[in-house]
Amino acid sequence: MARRVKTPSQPKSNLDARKATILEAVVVEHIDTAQPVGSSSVAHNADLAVSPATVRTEMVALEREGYLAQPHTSAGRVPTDKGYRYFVDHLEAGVLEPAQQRQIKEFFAHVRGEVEDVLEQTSLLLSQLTSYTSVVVGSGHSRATVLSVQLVNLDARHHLLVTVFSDGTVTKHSVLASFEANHVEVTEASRQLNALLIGTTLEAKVQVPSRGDTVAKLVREAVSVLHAEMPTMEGEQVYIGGSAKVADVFEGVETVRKVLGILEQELLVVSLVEDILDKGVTVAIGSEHGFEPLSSCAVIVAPVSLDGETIGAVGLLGPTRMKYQELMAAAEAVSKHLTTHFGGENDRG
Amino acid sequence: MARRVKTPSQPKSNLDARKATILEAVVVEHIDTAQPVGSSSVAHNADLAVSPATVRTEMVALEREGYLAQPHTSAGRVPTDKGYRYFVDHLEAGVLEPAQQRQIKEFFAHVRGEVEDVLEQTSLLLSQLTSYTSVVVGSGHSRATVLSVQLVNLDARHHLLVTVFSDGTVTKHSVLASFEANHVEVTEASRQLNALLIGTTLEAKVQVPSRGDTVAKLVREAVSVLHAEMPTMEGEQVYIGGSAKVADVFEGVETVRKVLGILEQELLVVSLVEDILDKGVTVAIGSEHGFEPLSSCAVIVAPVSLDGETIGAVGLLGPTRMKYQELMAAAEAVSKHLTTHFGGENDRG
DNA sequence: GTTAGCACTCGGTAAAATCGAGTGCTAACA
DNA sequence: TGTTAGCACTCGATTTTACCGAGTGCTAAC
Repeated sequence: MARRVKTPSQPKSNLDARKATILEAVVVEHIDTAQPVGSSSVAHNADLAVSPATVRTEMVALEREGYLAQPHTSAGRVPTDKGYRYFVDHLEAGVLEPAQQRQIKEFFAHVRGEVEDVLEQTSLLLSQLTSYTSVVVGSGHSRATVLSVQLVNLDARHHLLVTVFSDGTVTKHSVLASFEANHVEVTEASRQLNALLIGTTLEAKVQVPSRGDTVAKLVREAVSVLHAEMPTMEGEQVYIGGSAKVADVFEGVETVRKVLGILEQELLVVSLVEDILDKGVTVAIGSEHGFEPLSSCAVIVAPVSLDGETIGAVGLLGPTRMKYQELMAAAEAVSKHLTTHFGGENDRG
Repeated sequence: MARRVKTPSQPKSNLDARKATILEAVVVEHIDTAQPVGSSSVAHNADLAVSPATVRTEMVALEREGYLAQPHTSAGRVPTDKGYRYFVDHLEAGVLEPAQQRQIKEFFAHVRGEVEDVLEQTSLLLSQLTSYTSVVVGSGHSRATVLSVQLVNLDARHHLLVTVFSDGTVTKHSVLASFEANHVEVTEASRQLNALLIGTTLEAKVQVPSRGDTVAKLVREAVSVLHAEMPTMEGEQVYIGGSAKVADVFEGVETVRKVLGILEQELLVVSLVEDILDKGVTVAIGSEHGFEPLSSCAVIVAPVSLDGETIGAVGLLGPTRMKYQELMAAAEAVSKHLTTHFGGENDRG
């Protein structure tokens, strides 16, 4: 649990101090209890020196302005997306529990292995840390240059094109030729491909030989296969941690089904996260992200950058009624560590 | 939906014809309705020319022998794991709906791309076809030989070892050296690694140079990194399709949570599937597979083989109360297609 | 061995009763 | 004018009660 830092009402927006305090109290309690919040408990908890009756008057106003809603007459109030938004916007940065900080430090001190593995493990860390479902996105390597290409022949017509990029990613592509090629020709094609592609990005056009011999045909084939992947934006990696948590944090089988369905479509998840990143936001609440099936969800994202450029993001997914402060702190901390992890990698041995 | 082939009672086991028919009727109806099944509906549906009272007497016997259970007095009967087992053992092979057959044919006629992609897509196909969660396992490449190795240097101390195996898999491993190496040395190391490793399996011991120069040290480092992966049995691939279906086919949030939790641990899933395969079985019901958290699940598996050797499997996961005949037919069909897909691959262009 | 008849069980569902948190309003108050 | 105590009222949630009926086990007759 993150300790909640006392938030002195700071009316950046159109709410006066008291309304803000009341709204905050409603949000906090509702996040805690999942129940509609009544005027008396607000009057009691928030240290306003006013009676429930006064709070009620204010709540009517807050409801009229769209920050709160009433599930039905004679029930307490529940925050709307707008209410959560206000709350989040006026939230002070949370501080992680020492135990959590330690766990993160520990983790990054010991992770080893390929980028992919690190990202995957990170998603597990994050979900374990928060008990929510986590999403870790790696933004692919459109800017990376080719370090090495190699054509390996499996049999006479079936070859494998293995490409290594400057960011450490490796791709493989089958190259099925309509003609046979012997070992020498494949080796030669491999050599030419290296000469041709090393240092280029996948976006760059390269001059392929137009000759009709086997080697040239192989080279052309390989280049076209390699460049064909571009539009699909392959290289986008998604790692989802703790999808089982969905069943815990969401209520209602229907919601669980929907959310799981979304998580399955990894492309959707990537674009969701990237949309949010593009907006420069760190939290998308309910309808804000425009995905109807996720309208009861909130998503927290934190970018991971390298050399000032965003190369990925970590995220957390939960019901709108989630522990924003704690989770934002966790996401932020992990993304920071990830950033330095990758940033510092080159310097180390 | 698979058409249910009429199963004439064939008492392979200790049940007489009538008991078998009754058991079958109970199982079929319970699978269909999820409700306890009473004597009268059995007497009615199964074309036994006997009265409910007689059926009741038999049901008491079946219960005593452990094939049926009663949720509570004065409720109908429900099959036990043993009951399902009997049912499945005496099930005739189902026939897929033409529409499903077509969909499978269609799919395999059009899939393209790397083995990994095909397996992943297959898992989606299976889950879409059946509306259950599917599991596709590829058994790694312990028997595959090295076709090519290449050491690529990212910077002075940080290299990437890219290995291509005869089964078309490609692995990459970071090699962090404690010393610097220049381009020429890396290239030479690469050449030596090729000479050393091509044609070997990862299980084979190789003679590494014991000299102390940079190249030799690089070679030793690379070989050890490569062989270090062995114990983890990397290369095992798991693709899970339709995990969202879990929320549909299982009832009870708690069960859903448990099952999702299991599915997250891919290693567990692999060993589950391989256990079942080892036993030479195609269905594991309830407690049969020994995983307590999956005690309310049944798993159907069908092996995928190449050159007579099992190289993977497809599976389906659902509640014990699942449509065995249809799902077994689907799993079988897909595994067959997958087998021929990979088997025939070498022959095509 | 089979079956009709019958008393009995007991979970599920629906109707009724009750509870109480919370509201909105009003009138008095500082 | 803003605040508050008082109060009648609402309405979902919970509990209680009643009841139904599917299904059983048993027994006696066929």
